[in-house]
Amino acid sequence: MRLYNSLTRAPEELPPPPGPIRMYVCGPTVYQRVHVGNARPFVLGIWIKRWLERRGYEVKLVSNITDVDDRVYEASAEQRIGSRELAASASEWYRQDTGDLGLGRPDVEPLASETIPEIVALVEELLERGAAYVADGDVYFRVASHPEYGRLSGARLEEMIAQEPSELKVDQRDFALWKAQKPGEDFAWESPWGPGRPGWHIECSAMAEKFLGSEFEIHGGGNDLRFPHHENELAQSRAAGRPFARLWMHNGMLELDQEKMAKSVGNVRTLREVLDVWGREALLVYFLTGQWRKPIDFTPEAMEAAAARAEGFRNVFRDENKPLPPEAWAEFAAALDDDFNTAQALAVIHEWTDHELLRRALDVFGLASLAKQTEAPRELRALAERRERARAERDFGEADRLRGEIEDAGWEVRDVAEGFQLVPKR
RNA sequence: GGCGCCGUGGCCGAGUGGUUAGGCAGCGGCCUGCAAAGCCGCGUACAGCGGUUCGAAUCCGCUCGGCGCCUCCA
Repeated sequence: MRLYNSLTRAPEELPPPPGPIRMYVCGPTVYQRVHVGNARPFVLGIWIKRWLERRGYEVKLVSNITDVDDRVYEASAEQRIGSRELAASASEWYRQDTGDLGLGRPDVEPLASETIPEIVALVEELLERGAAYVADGDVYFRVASHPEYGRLSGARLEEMIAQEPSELKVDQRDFALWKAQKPGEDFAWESPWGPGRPGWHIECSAMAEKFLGSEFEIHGGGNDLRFPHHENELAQSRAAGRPFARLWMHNGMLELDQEKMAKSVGNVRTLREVLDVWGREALLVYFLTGQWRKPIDFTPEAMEAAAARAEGFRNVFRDENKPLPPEAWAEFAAALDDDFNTAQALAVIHEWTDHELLRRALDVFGLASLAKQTEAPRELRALAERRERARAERDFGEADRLRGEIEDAGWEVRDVAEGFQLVPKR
């Protein structure tokens, strides 16, 4: 199994099974409902885990929920509710919406707010090592002290400009590890530097280490996190003497009208909305059709095509099962082993008529549900049987009327060799 | 300006030197009382220019165009 590593900019072979493979995927900052774009790293992380497990690996997947952040305070002030209250309900929305993808949960989903002691300890360690400094209740990471800074994003330190300008910073390129409580912020945690809360990046360093250890195999997240979030995360952990993540996976952005879908751009479709309109299967197939590293356009046409494709798989299970030699699996496996090329894998299984093999392949992506047949209600079966009799008597007017009635109930009649089939209409 | 990614047939999208990718849509046909599903066939694509090569969508160079990051963002 090989995966493209953003840090080395080359595909890399994973250690042989059983690993273990320890994986950390950056989850969202929660202060409103997540959008479809947020679902991509979530889905990708679980898919990779599922595939690696089928390859004989032992995998531990950790995905955080960042429930402490400037934006949480801002949003809570606007909505005139407590920041902790907002964070709690937004976390719950996130769990519900991603839960409805039907892929299960990561092994651990830590909250930043429950990792404060570890965060404080890490910051103290960075201070002891001289990689950070205190300034009026804030703590900043000294970027220039870390020779590897810029390696992940490919940026040169000399060319970098301020991240969040502040008079308290020694160097404007430095970033906050801890922020002192500001007026209007309704909640803060105690720390050796006074009441406050963690900066944006430190929580991931602390949570990854808490649940995976100081060194782990894979770190994932959206491409827009490469800088500054992941660069900063890497710098903090390395400066604190941790080897940290070895392979970085950055998934491509979802685009809407040729532009990245992001809360900051304002062109978002919530996951909830997409799930309600198109359903989880179409969404998952849609993700499958694009290469995980490349951006994909989110359009009704693309979702329609994905839904049609999902229906195509359902039809295979409605047809006769024609077993294939087990070797067919190797071709599917080869596609996924090659940097998780799902578009290629999809092309391979498209030809498959073997129910069991196809179900197994779809199950990797949480799509085994496509193999399930839904039984039509008794009264519709009765109508279909009446239609059969009408057809036998060549009373096609009556037969078509009955078909119309069945269609009005949302089902489609298909005449097959053995009689008829009732299939729910898309 | 810096760093990085990418341009494949109507749309999506595989493919790192020579053989039909695949899907969706469309058209023709088989099947059907008519349909649906399925099956068969069709469209002869690789941004442009130049180079390397017996041979390039695939390698090199240039040009044009798009996108991301460099500030919050999955």
